[in-house]
Amino acid sequence: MPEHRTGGRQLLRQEVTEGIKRYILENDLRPGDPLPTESALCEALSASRSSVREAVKTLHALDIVEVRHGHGTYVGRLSLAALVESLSFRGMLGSGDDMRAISDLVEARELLERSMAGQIVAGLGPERLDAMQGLVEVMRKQETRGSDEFVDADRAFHAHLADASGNGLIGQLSMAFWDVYAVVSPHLNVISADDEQHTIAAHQRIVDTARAADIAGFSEALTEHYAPVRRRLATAQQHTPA
Amino acid sequence: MPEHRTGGRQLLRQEVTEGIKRYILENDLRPGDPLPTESALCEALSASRSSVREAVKTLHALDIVEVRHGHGTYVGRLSLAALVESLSFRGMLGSGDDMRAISDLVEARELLERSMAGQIVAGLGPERLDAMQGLVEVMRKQETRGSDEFVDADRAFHAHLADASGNGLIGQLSMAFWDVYAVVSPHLNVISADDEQHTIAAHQRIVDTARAADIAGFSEALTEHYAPVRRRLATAQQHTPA
DNA sequence: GCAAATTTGTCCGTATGTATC
DNA sequence: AGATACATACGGACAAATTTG
Repeated sequence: MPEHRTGGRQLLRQEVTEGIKRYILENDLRPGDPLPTESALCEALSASRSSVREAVKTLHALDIVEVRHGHGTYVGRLSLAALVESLSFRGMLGSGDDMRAISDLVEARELLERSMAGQIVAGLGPERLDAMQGLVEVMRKQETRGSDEFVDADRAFHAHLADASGNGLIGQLSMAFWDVYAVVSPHLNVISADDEQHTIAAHQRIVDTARAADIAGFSEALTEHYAPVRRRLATAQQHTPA
Repeated sequence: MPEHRTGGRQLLRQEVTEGIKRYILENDLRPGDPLPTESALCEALSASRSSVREAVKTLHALDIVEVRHGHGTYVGRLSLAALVESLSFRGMLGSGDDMRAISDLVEARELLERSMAGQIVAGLGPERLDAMQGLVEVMRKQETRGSDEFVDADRAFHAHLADASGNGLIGQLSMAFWDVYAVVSPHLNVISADDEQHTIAAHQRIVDTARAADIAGFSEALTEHYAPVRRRLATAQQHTPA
């Protein structure tokens, strides 16, 4: 017959969650460091395996904890994966009638990159610029519409911008938005016009202006880059008012 | 004797998680709408209570699902609560040696508000400005250092700015960062100098410049508002290099 | 390559706390 | 107050994945 808590008023699962977080903080663990096994956590926190597992799943969703089947539990990478999941679902839920969620997302992405223009241009060294130029070549080489290599190159390109911003959080936010858009955009009822050529040209201009340390031009190139996306979202918004 | 899946290779819990999300999407449910009971989900997704519960806990961490004990399960509010949790823990973990995480956070917060200065000033109507002025009065009235009313007023003040930005995502991001800073800052080894007077003056200037539709002054007022925070973080960074 | 040990994944049955009617 | 419906929690058993000898 289970005892069940009589003194603890807070939900036990919540206490276990806090207990695991406290364990990481008090032992100053870092991403990748191993955590006690489920059984050990059950004993240490005096909870059943179910409660511990549910707490671990909560922390896993936040990327505070990482679980490897048959191996163990470890400190997570503390990424913004939860934000991507959350915003992606929000975008999917709202993509039917209104796409304000996506519009806001694209606007936020452009704003982050544009407002960091100065730091990004300053932080882009020659080697990074060469790598970005190489990515533009990759995009040019691919004639295939909607190829995986094309989108991969696009993501890598913007990852360079994010890294060069000098602010890790802003860079991760920017890339999180990229990931959300990649998940949601295929489900939108927007005509994916063949503006890959436009995208390539915009990316080329971004590289050129950055190499010339032309911050104003860099900023304009970003605006030009996002213009077709915003235009498509705006027209789609009007076509489905109800 | 449990059958266990033989065909499905993906983790069952993951499939259940996707199944619940798909249920919400296909039925076009909105925040607050009820979901099937755990037992019903078990049957519909052919999984045990354990798997369903762990999946629900994952979705609860992302605020995709909300659970009321003894009542039922509902669609969540899709807030950025997960981001706040994630960033708060990141800040707590790094607050010891380096506080780059917090510095980046404060910088991001200032950047969001400053880069939306134009839209915010345009979106702040007279009624909203009066409410903000009232909040400044509240801060003035409170002599108590570190009073709850003071911080509540500060949060409400910035919530007005966030709402006026016109971009829901950016506003929620800004407030999420506020919440993270409120959680982490008490654990920092920074001397919380008595700059409440400075904060009040800065907020007053924000209201005044907004009322005068002085965007440049508004932007400067924001810089002035965040200056002492950045200064304290910078000095604390130097005092604990190792 | 095999087998044992370790660890997480899944299932079941049962008892308890909570909210509604 | 009683009845019902639901989430919370416990404990044990077996399955699957990974590492190690």
